[in-house]
Amino acid sequence: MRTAKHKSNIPMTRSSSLTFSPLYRQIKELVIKSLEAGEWGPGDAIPSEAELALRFNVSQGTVRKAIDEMAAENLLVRRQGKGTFVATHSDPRNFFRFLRLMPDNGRTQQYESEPLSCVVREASAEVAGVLNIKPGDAVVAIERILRFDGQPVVFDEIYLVGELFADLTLDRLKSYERSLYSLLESAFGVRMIRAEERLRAVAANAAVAVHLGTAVGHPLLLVERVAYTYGNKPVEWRRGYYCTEQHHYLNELG
Amino acid sequence: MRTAKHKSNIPMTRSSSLTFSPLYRQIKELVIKSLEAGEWGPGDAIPSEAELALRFNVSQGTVRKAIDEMAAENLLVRRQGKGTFVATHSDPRNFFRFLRLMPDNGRTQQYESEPLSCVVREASAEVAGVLNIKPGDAVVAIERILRFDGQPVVFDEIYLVGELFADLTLDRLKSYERSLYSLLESAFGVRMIRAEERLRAVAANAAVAVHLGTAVGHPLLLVERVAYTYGNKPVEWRRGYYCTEQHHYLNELG
DNA sequence: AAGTGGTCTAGACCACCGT
DNA sequence: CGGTGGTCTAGACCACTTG
Repeated sequence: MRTAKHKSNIPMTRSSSLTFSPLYRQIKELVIKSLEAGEWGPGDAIPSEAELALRFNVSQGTVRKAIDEMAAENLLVRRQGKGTFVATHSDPRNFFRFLRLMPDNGRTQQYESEPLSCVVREASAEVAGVLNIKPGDAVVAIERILRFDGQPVVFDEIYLVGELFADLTLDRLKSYERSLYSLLESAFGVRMIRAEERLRAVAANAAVAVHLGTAVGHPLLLVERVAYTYGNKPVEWRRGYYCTEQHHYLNELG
Repeated sequence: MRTAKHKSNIPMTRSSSLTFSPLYRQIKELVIKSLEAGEWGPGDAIPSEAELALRFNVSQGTVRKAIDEMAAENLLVRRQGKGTFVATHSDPRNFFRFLRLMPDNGRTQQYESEPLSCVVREASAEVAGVLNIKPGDAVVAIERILRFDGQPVVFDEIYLVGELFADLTLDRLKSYERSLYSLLESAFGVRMIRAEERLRAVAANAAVAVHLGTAVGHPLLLVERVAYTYGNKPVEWRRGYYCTEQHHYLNELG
């Protein structure tokens, strides 16, 4: 047994008001560090609250508050009686968290992804700026179509940081059953935490019109997304063209 | 002093698993009832945690958890050392909570609202369905333009439940300095709690093109919104046409 | 029955705000 | 200084899941 003078392993710098952060937030950061390090993989159970309280030498209530915040941020999932689990993009509950497209009439619909290409390329200045890398650095460029009920509805151009995903191939995309983020998380250990989307209305150009089977000039919803992993590190930029004839982008304003 | 057998005023039906709701959630509902009843108006301070704990005969921690949830839902705002306050649309922090339009380059920009018309009308079947009223019931129909830096960027058609807002006039809209929701909350006591937006890309028709100064057929972002007040009651439906030449709709995916 | 998360309490103390 | 929200603790008990 350790004989500590202080109750907690963590120095309590309560008075230094500039960098003060409460105990539960320090615990949270430690747990996030463990997630980043892969101590527990997606879908795994993390140690119980009591066990974490012992490990960090704090009360269970403090651990609880840390986990509360992480559950609210979709990093962890609580299941009463079972434990607390690392969130995963394989979970069906997360399928529509990053794809807000819904059919105008009727229920949540399944879609099929059709990857068209997947090549390593040098980052343009624009892509590099968004992904916080240098122009000319490697990026993985993907083109794909999403079909709802057989009809093409979305055309995506996706750019992934090359350093992390260089081994990705078209075959691998085609043979994978689940979502792209699910693949990136399970095959590359990189989990998408949050994203920003910027939406505009544009007219279809010739290339996109062919992919979506619409007329050139047809109004399309342009959705540009930057996705971030732990530590607010941008790892994906994508540009999606949504045909909103029979679908719409649904957003909840809390 | 009351001499209660039970610790709390509220019956603890912990075993009836069908309708079980924890104490803090029951407290939360009571506080929401007080908000609906107008016991404390927008911007007012509600009683302290200790006072509420006394009133409801529960511990401060339980009150705290109830208020935590309400703060997370933007119903209340906590301010350390000062108290807990009823959220208000007059608060600048809420200006961009319901208008997600941002200029492409540069910082959050002020906009001016130009109301064009405000008339009481019979609800169409479409509007009535969304607002959960009967076709033919009264609605207040508003048209307006939002200008950023003098340029028209948004054209809105707004429909409000007539029962609540029948006294609204064009003059009142024109003379009011702040946001529409701010007016509805202060003048009619109806607070918008949350909203759903459905986004599509459409081609500008002649009427809208004139208002926005664009060509007919120009791609526009169509934003349809249903806004709800307490108890998930829909009270507003609006259809906004956004010109996204120099602006975009920003959405955070948590 | 044992182990997990979920609720509730009582009390101590800290950080912040106003007077 | 007193009052407010914010943090932390220790312990009790409840609800859910699994064996």
